[in-house]
Amino acid sequence: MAGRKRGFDKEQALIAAMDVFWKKGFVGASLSDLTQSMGINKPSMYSTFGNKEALFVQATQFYIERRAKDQIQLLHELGVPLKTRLKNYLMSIVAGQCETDHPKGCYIVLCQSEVASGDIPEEARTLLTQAGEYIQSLLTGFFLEDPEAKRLSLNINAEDKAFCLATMLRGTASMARAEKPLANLEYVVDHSLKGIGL
Amino acid sequence: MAGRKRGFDKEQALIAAMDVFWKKGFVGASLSDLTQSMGINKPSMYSTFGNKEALFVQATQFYIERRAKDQIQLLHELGVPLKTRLKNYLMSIVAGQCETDHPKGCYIVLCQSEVASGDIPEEARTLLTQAGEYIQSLLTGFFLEDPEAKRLSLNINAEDKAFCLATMLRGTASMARAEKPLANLEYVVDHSLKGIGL
DNA sequence: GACTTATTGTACCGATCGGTATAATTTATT
DNA sequence: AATAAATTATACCGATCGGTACAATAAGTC
Repeated sequence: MAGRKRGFDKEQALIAAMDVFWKKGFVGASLSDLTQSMGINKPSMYSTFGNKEALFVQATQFYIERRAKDQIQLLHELGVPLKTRLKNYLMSIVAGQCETDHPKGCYIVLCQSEVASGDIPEEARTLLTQAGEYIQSLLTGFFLEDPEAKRLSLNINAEDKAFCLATMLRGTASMARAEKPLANLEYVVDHSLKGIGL
Repeated sequence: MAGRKRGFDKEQALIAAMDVFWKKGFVGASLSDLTQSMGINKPSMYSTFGNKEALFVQATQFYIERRAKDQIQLLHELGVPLKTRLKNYLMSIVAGQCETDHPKGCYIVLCQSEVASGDIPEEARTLLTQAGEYIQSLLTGFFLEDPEAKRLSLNINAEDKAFCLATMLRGTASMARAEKPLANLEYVVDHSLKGIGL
């Protein structure tokens, strides 16, 4: 209907909030941190996003949509050998963990580690748990269904192999957050591929 | 000299504090959390340990001494093949990440992830950074100096191979914290050993 | 027993936490 | 122009944060 126009861009503010959660986690990010980085004040945040948890849920969903799902296509590029497709996919994730225009590491890995603290509200907790399963289930499906994967027998113990790679990616996320360079992490990716027979 | 006797066991209180930091991290652990679990009140904590940061430093050093250093002997057991020794060592760490008598995951991995938040005081920060390098440098030395390691050419790119295993262990720590069972993590250990040629 | 020293429980400090009431301001509708 | 609806800024709420002052208590020394 009517009313004063919002003086800020909602998505831009959400990205700013995402970066704060990415840097400090859910518990560690204070409303002062958040609203200051978003460039708005508290009532604007509450009327636009609800409360801290709702803001976190929306920031997390935004992270998943923007960061996780764009890279899937690298797994299915035509005319590219499976090993190359898989490495491109994994390295695009690892490269994202090392980028300097946002906090290092993985948003999900960081925030999911807070779940065990018991200080995460329920809705956020289930979202984080579900997001933490994402890469493993994606890779499991890939190993089970990709024609070349079947030819390479990757469909055998597909879930375990996917779990290996997902675990490795959590390790690189932790290493990236500790400022380890991308070149070292690429070495890890190569050897983890070797570990599952590629 | 003289004075009233302390009514609690210092080491026992330190272990309780360690478990709280292990569960909640440095920032997330409040003095109420800490003193309640330690079974003492705030003045006792301050007079015994100094302040929150000093308590954290002592808890972290205790964690390193008690948790990390006891397992080294598994690497050097006589008459055991290198691959077995290495797997025993890695699995003893992973098993510790899954134990149920304390928080899941790795104390160091959890708390070091807070360093990037900028809310960790300097002394604690340098201690965590240094502790985070521990396993990698230990394994590097092992690959460079163990006779059987040389025979297996593990001394070539020893640092990179050690980095692979250290990264894998951070991944298992994250997975253990997310309640993944030990059996799955053993599969990851096996494949990471295969990845470095064992 | 008097005195000194250390630990204990309670009650408090200023600052910050997540969240909100209120009123001024800006817009669309009539 | 008048009105209704939405956003803004300020100032505040009770609760908790890390940390401490203070008085009572319990021990060793003389």
